[in-house]
Amino acid sequence: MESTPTSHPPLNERTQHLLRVLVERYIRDGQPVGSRTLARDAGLDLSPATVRNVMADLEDLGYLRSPHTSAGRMPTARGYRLFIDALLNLRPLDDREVEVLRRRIDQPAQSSVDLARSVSDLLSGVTHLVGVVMLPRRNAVTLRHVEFLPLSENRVLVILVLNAQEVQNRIIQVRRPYSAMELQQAANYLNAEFAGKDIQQVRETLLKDLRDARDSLDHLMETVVEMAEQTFEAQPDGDDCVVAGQTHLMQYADLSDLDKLRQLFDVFHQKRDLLHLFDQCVHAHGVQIFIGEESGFDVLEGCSVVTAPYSVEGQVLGVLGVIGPTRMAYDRVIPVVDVTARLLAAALNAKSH
Amino acid sequence: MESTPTSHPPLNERTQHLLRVLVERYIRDGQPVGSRTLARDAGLDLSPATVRNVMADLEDLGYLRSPHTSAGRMPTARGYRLFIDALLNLRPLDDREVEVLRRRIDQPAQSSVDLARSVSDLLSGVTHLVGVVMLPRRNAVTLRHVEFLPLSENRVLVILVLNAQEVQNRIIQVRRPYSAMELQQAANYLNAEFAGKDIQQVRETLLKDLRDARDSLDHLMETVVEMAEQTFEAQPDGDDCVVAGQTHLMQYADLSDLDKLRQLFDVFHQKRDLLHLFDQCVHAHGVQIFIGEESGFDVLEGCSVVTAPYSVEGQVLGVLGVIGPTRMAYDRVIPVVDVTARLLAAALNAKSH
DNA sequence: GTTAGCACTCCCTGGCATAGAGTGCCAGAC
DNA sequence: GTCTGGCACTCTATGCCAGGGAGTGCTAAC
Repeated sequence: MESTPTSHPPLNERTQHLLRVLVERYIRDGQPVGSRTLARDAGLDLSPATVRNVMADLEDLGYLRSPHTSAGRMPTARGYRLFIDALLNLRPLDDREVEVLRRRIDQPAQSSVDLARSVSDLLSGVTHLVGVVMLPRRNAVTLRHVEFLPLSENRVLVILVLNAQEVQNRIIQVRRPYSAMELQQAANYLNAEFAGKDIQQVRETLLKDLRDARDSLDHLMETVVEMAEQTFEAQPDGDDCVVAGQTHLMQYADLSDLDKLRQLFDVFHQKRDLLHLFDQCVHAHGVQIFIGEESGFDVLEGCSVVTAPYSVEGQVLGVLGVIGPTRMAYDRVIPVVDVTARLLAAALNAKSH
Repeated sequence: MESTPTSHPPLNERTQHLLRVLVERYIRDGQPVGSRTLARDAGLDLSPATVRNVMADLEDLGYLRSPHTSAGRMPTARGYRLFIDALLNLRPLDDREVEVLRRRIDQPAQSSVDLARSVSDLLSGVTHLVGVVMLPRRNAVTLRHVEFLPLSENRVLVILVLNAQEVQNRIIQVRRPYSAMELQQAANYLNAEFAGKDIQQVRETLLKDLRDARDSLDHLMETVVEMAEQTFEAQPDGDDCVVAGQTHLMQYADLSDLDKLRQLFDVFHQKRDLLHLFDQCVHAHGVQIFIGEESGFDVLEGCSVVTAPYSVEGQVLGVLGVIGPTRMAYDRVIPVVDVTARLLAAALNAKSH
């Protein structure tokens, strides 16, 4: 687990304990916690007055705040930070629970998008939060096979098999009609020459070399060039972030402001900002947590984001995580996100062999 | 435009006019309309007292209701029904607007799901309501081309090209490893024999005939059978309903009840109920409207559904529409849904030739 | 048939008092 | 020095009540 470094002055044992209990309590029922309640919950045989003094100190240090004078106290972002970094007792999943997750993740999927969808569904289902899976970044893609099928006069269906199991279809418009035979030959040529190569490389090599030699091309090669140009065009990455379970957010009274909620939903819909946020977590070494404004998005005020990258053979493929109210059950959510990332990595690893 | 037949006693001209103005007003600002306001709006030089009498009659007839004694009146479902069936002045789209829609719809799409997604986005964008597009029902599917690619030991990628432009990928597990050559031959055989046939037929013919003759099969045919069995298995229809713009619902104060909203979102997410509802509209002859409870779903209380089927060459392919608060701007929404259905039909028609 | 007038109902708002929860601080106990 | 009980204080939430506003229904007159 990795966290934004934040300096915390040393707190004595008792103060830490009280902070922990307060945060736990607040996470449980969302109400500001008063000194009497905390004194009872803490199990320390302290009077409310004593607890009040401690709470006042914690407020001075910026860990707690009061919505108004005569209310109890609740954690600030800084308070959550300390809680998570130093006070949290994780409740790791037991074997049975891991097994359930593994089964769901190991189910065969048609494409990485399907897989991502299924995993984000899983995340949101288990945590009752919003699940997010960012898809493998497509920077190292190996061409496995290419196929052309004539659809009509000048429309050709291109089928690309990439990496272990990713299939892409795309329809391209061509300048003149090609026969099935011509297309077949072009595909054969491309497969023979470039299968197993990195697609970025293919794009460069092929287009440069062949374009330069365009004058001297024979018929086959002309076909190859026209096809390849469009086939290996840099592709817009498209929808590479899958979100699930957004409705869960509606349960939390903290976010009951309709307008705020709408803005959140819009963020999930656009995905652009979300991608940016998750991008930052690609190189984290494990679970990473943003609390409220820490993420840098005003919209996410009152929300926390828990992410973990998943990687195969040391190469980070993507990031997954959940988003929910700041007072989420970190002790469960963190293990779930962590384990899910590992299981997804394992599943992808198995498939690539 | 077609509507559930509802018997309406004849109303005199003036009463109808007042009802219309009242509904229009209520649609505009969502507040119960009082006699004074209505008298002013109607432009009939009537006193509020007279209007009150008319309103009382309309209430007796079940067209209006009052949230409480001293509030104005608002339309009941029955009131909306009459309004839509007999009083509504449609505001048809002008050519420029139609052209904008056409451009969006005619954009090339990779698959029918993509197209549906784009169209429901369009619907929701234009109307500020929730857009829904039900996909073509997959009862008449023509096999165009099939292709097998070996992925690993015993996993084979199947690519099916169906109809004009639909491509399906699927990975199947096979009993023993097949060489690229074997798969190629099997595909060649299937394409030669079955391309252009209905897939349902293919399934039946092929599996029955060949299974019966299993004993006497040569090597090629064994391959064909194993491949075909899994390839042409009856497929789960999957996600055949696309919803967009759900967040729009949050703007309407009528639906500001968080819990109600959540239920609605759940309906959109599950889609099952939605499919059922839209299914009922397949054989309507144009725009069809469900007001509030008319749809038969309690969740849709307070919501109206406006649908239209779209068809190619007389065959209904699917249904599209919008869902929003009962007080939606029917005069605009109905033409939009109608035109969109026609444009989508036209687009599909063009592509199939 | 239409209208003015009037009594009536209901909602909404603001003011006010009260009860409850919680704090801060101080003085005294350990 | 640390902890605690006590106490005054603050702020919220609730209920109650009165007044204003919007709108209705009814009746009697035009």
